[in-house]
Amino acid sequence: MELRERILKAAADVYAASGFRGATTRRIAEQAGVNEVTLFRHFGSKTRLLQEAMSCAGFASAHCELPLTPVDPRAELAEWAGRTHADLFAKRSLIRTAMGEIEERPDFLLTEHSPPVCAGQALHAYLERLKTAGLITAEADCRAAAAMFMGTLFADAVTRDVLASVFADPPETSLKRYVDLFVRALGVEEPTP
Amino acid sequence: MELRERILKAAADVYAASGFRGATTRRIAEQAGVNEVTLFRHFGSKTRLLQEAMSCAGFASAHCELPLTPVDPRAELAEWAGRTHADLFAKRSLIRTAMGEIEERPDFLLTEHSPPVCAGQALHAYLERLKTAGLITAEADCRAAAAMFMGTLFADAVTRDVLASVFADPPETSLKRYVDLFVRALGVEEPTP
DNA sequence: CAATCAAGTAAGTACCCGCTTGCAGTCGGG
DNA sequence: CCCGACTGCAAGCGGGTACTTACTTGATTG
Repeated sequence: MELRERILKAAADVYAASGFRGATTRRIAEQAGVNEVTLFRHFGSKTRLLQEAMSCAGFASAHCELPLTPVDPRAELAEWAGRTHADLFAKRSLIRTAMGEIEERPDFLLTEHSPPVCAGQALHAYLERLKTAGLITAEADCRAAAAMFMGTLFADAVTRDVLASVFADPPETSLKRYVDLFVRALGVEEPTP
Repeated sequence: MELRERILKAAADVYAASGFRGATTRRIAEQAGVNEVTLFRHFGSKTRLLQEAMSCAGFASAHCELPLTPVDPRAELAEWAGRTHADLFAKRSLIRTAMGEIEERPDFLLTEHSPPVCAGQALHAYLERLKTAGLITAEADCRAAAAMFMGTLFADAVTRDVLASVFADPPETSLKRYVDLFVRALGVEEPTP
């Protein structure tokens, strides 16, 4: 059972690095340390191998929960943003490659269950809870706010390592400032300590 | 002189649709309506053709200016956001494909002069002007704010057409709400009408 | 009119691709 | 002990790739 997982991991890695066309069966086999023929005996074709690799390795949803009963929006958002950003950043190569090929191979990725989408939904639901709890201003549009903050985290995680000039600050500093701005945009009432 | 531009345009289109490996010289020639040999006579190799195509077609900087002497931040930001988003959205295929291959071919794209980076720099400079003019709160970090708003526009433009469930509102509506949130995050003093 | 030059055409080279086949080794279980 | 399942190995198939060569065509220009 270990060999099969090694192949899937290798397939996902090679795909993330080089895309569908660049992920040749020879390279995947070499990366996994197995013979090329073994790939076809296990998965039938390159397409099915990569499909299975994508659904298993990394493109499934992640730990993106936010408190059901909000107490301290700033702290909760900061903690969630840190987790979400770290998750996206770890998967940045796969996300970038998949995004680049989504038009050519739309059936290949289940975008609706991808990490950014799931995280965005969790954030949207949390913001609605904040609004009904009266913890943020009634003027804010929760859907747009979720798209905005999610877009911020997404763009940061996916471009930070290739746009050194843009992201001079370390991630923690940037995230803290994003949260500061976002909290002000939402009109959060700070809890009295 | 028309033929050369037709080839470059075709090369950029095929690249945007299918990436470097998918942009075969046969497909580019067919798309341009010329013979395959003509490509090599004009550009020497596929790599040089695509390099030239990228530096010319679309990946150069765009019209991203913001007023030098700010008067009405909300209106100016809204107008700029509309232009910037439209530009990014028009180039979304190219941007996605280029981003997906940036690790594999880092020298291929001049990311530092790409449209999102230029727009972000323009926004950052404008926010600094707003702060020195006292039109926004002194608490806001201009660099982080620029990254945040730019990330919002970028993520929206690049994922809107492939994540239908996330972006239910039309672009104009979303953009207006992004600006509303951003203006509140900056603590903009609204000009009295 | 003759010379030139850009473009098309046809064929071919050497290589890489996904995928298949046949065979040899190797292991655990009846 | 032998059987069957699994893996590695070597070779090969048809097709696509970037790129080259040699020759033809047609318009421009001196």
